[in-house]
Amino acid sequence: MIKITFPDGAVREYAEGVTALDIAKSISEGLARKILAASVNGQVQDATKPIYHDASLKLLAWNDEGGKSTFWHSSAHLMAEAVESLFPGTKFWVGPPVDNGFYYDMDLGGKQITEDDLRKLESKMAELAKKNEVYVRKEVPKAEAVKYFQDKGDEYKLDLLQNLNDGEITFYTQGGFTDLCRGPHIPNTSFIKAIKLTNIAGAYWKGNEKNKMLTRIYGVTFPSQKELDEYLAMLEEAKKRDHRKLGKELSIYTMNDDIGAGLILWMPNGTVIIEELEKLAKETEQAGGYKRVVTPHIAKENLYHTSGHLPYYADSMFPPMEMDGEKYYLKAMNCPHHHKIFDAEPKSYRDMPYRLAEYGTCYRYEQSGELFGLMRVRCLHMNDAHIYCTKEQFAQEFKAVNDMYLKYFKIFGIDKYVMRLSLHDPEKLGQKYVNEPELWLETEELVRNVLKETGVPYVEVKGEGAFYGPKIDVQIWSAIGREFTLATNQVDFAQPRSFKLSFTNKDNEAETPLIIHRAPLGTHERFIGFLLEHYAGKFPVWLAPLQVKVLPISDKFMDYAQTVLQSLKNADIRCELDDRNEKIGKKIRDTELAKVPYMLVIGEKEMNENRISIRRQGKGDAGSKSLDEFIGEITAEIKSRKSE
RNA sequence: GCCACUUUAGCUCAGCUGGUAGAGCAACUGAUUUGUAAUCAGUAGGUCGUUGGUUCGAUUCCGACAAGUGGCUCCA
Repeated sequence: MIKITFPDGAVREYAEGVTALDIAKSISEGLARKILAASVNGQVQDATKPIYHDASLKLLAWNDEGGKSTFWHSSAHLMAEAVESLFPGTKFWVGPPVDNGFYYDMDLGGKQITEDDLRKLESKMAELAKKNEVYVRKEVPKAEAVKYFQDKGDEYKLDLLQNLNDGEITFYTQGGFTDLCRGPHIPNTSFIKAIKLTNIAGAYWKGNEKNKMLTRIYGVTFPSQKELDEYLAMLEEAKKRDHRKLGKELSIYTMNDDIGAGLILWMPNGTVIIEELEKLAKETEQAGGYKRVVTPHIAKENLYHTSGHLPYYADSMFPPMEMDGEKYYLKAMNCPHHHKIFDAEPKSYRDMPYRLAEYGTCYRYEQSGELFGLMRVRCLHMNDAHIYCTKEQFAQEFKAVNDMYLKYFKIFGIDKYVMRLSLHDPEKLGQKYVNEPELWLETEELVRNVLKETGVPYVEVKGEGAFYGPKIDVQIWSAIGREFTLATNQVDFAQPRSFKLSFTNKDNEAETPLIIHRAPLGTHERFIGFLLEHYAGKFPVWLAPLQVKVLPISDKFMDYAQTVLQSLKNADIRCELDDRNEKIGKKIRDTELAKVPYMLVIGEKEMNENRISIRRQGKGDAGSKSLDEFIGEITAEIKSRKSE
């Protein structure tokens, strides 16, 4: 007999070789029907795998960590089985579970797969799932495994086998499909009740763009149709929030073939938001001791050799323009320009920290396939600043920048983000990262300490640093789930040297400063894209392109409406009058859809009593007030930059 | 950049297997003068992304290019 310890601390005895599924059955049949996998001594494994020694056990169902991923992993195998039956001869690479489902990469031997094929595959999967096929695990010696895939002519699985040794190799078979797989898997296919294959995509073999492109099919499955329906409804909701859809509906921005891909045309509504954001940034930076500067959009080639950008990032800069035998580049970053301002006059320790800020326009030649609405563009306006400081000042300055982020995030009510400490990858020193191993470690530790002091949770990721130093990135997710860096706070120990920047210290010696690059509000493009989705288009009053719409009941009250409008204008409120010959219901509907925060309804009653009736977007009738009272309140709301 | 798909009126979308296009909303005009999410009627609006080819004939079939979309790669 062996002792099994349950999560609640209870210990029960079972015969050797008992499976998690047996144990579940011994508790109740109903429980057994929900068990997808088991966590044995913290290791996720098949619920059907025998247990021979005392162990702690957690039975994993759909909502447990490890349950869902096992379910989706098994679903990937089920999909592969369906693909093999409909497209014989397909060779499979890997098919892991992901955040929202699973995929499988495959080589279809030149055949193409269409949307229609996905529907056929779904049917086939459903058919196979109903057969109640059991996932059978088998340990296989390496020689046998190699022979199996050699006979099949499957170079992909043979490649996987290269890195595996005897004792590590297992095959899983369900129905007629056998795959090299570490597992674990769900007990059988009947758990999979609802199937949706979502899209077909290309994916480079092993993620290397020099390799062959495989076909990747993404899918998602659920233990019931209801859950699939809910998931699809959620996707529909997310689409409504998509900044590309809202950006068009609310006339925020547009793009045009004659202008170029990734080049945003900000319409009047979008420009209002830009100007409000800049106002906020300027106030905040003024208070933070920054000085503002303005620099040109282009610079000569040599500047970017000095900065070190050209050898590293030439590919992502627009090609140079030649003039009088000199090459000019559109700037992809503002820092070199700022360094030249720092360097224009001698600096002493008394000038430090020296903080330069600019909403700088940058141009980056992003790959065509990378462009994405406002989130990934080729012309961007960065909330940029560079802080030149001494080593002693660094921690305090870096922390002040972090505090500035948090202050901004509070204003916008941003809470769904991840702070990422982005470090270098020692293997890529000299290629992707300046070759200063000790400086990297030293500054990474400085940044880590700042983060710890701030007490903000963060994750560390190797290989995400800038080429000139480590950084803190604020990661956010777009409505459709794509991850982006919203804001960034970076250390630079490379450029101060390459630009030979220095200040005179107390001992009258030349000393090299450290630089902090920071962009708490990221770029206008990405930030407004994010805000559109964050607010679902319903901007707080201070950001709303149109703050108040005046809605007269009929033409009879147009004169009074005009005086109301004029008073609002005099109070610097962004307002318009709906003077169309429409019924009030129609005017309200259109204004609601345009997501204007306040509507002032004006009719006979209001005119006679010299008042206005207020309707708040999304909330309906909000009673009546005197106009002065309303103006006082909305002005305070705007000034407070309240994010409701 | 790579794989795949898409591109029809200002917007959202119809248009089967080739015979030069249609709806709703928006716009404009008229009637209506209206009380908290769509008043009615009429009018106008499209070289069917661009460009080659096949064909008697191309929005429709094929190619190239551009832009967009889903991924991959990339992302200072």
